[in-house]
Amino acid sequence: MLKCIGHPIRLQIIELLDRDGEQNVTAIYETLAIEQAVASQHLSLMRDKGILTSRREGVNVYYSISDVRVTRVIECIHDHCQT
Amino acid sequence: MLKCIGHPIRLQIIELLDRDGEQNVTAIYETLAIEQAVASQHLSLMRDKGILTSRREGVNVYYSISDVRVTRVIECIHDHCQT
DNA sequence: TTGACATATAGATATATATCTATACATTGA
DNA sequence: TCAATGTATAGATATATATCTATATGTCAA
Repeated sequence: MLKCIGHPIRLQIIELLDRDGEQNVTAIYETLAIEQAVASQHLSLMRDKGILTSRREGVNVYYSISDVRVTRVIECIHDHCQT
Repeated sequence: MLKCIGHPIRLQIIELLDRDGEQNVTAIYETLAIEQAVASQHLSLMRDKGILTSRREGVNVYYSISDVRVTRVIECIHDHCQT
């Protein structure tokens, strides 16, 4: 879990999902200005680890945080660890 | 910072230092049953990142956590993220 | 000043992880 | 059924990170 958070792109994805709630893949890779394939790979990696869940709605796949621990750690970082 | 925590050996080192306070290199590598060189490398890496500080006392070098954020994240994990 | 002990580092190699390009797959609407 | 759109994956390559072995460095006491 901490390994997931420890990667800059994955952290950005997690923060985005934590802040704005579930997002589809296009929204994620456009917001973060990364390649579609890169986004997709990190997303499925995190889904495989149980960090995220996905839900398909038609042609879109929406990802969201499924591991409460992640949310808590992120919130903790926001609360106590701002430079 | 999160990248440091995201490595199993480094996490163990941090937890050890958080729990038992400053330790010298020998204590660390013996407690964790790892090679001296491995311990030394991770320790100096974390010192370079500002996560740890070291203090030499004669022949021994004692390491401790210098970044409060690390302590806070670890405590947060202990408080909220136990399986 | 030499030997014993503690720690650090160099250099080689191994392993893991990330990224890129291209293409495949899935879904929907015309 | 086909084209358009969104998403996933394969395979090759690049890059980063970790580990190992050996050796260097630092400190002290005899």
